[in-house]
Amino acid sequence: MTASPSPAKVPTRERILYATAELFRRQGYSGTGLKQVVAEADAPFGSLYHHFPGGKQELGEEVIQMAGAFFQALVTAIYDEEQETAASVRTVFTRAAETLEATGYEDACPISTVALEVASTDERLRRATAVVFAQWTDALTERLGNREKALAVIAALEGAFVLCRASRNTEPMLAAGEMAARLVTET
Amino acid sequence: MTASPSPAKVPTRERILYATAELFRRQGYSGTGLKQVVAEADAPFGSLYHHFPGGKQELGEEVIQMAGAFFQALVTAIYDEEQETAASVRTVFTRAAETLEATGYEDACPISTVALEVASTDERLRRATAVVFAQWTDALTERLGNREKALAVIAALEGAFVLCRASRNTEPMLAAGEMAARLVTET
DNA sequence: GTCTATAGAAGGATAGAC
DNA sequence: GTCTATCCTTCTATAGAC
Repeated sequence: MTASPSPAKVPTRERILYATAELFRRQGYSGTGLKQVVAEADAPFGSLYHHFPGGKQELGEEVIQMAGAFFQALVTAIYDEEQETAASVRTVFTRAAETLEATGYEDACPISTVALEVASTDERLRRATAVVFAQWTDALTERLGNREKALAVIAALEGAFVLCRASRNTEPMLAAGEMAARLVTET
Repeated sequence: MTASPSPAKVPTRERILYATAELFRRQGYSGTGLKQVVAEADAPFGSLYHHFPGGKQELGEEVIQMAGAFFQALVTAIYDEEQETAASVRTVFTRAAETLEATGYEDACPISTVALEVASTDERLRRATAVVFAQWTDALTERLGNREKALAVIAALEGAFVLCRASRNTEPMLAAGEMAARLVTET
């Protein structure tokens, strides 16, 4: 196996999805224009409507689903590599804090931003965000054996993202992680 | 004192501020157009730029400050009417859940939505949201006597708003409130 | 499937009469 | 301070050549 001199070309459709996800988490749904998307994805404008005939809404829905699955896998991997649940919860929060700091507080989960924007304005996208959160909740409930705690931990994580991005400081994420870990330890 | 037949006229400037706050929490910053603002405020378009020469950014900054002060007063009032801190924390979350349900999950705090949208795109507005969160944190730290807990409680509250609005269900808010109350009770 | 051009509406902002 | 008209840009979306 040699390093490929000309890397396998990423399909246009995927380039558009990744570029949109990237822009959504920095600018949100309304703040991201489709012309900006195709420029970032280095794709012609017509390709967007070829691959996503439903336009911005269909593209947004797929991005929400893709990002939701991606972050679930990320978190699940951490839960699986740690032995103890309290430790794994803490690790999720500290990793999030590290990522925020390393990326200039830009590389945050795109779901929350879009979820708040569309909750009262676009029923189809609202449902898509609801499904993602429900999947996260179910996965964590299984691991913690308690649905109420799972909901609280996810809420703390998402809320901490908001506070950290606004203040450009990881303190809220670490504080929320400490609380979440303690909560999980309790009987 | 008789009921006033012709109610005291609300100044144009304030009507614009209230209308903007209302639209921000439903549609966010990018999703709200200035033409829509003046239509909702029943004000002529020129008045907006007369009262807010800095345009959308200046208007947004004032709305963030106004909404921040309003919600701080709301929460502070609850903390003052209850005797015990754990009970007051729980009351804040249950009241939030009631309000969400009563308003069709629309009447949520506008700060988070705007905060996530502008965190990486508008430094002036980002700072405005950071100041609001810092004020909330300071006020709650004073009452709980612990900054780390205060941050975690606020994160849980904001994150629960996201989950509730997405799922159109108050369960996350009640679960987060339960956890926050327990956290406050701990030594 | 790729790409260009453009339609038609809405965006923020400004000028200037009143 | 109030209000109308308008400028220029950007938006989503479509048509149609290649």
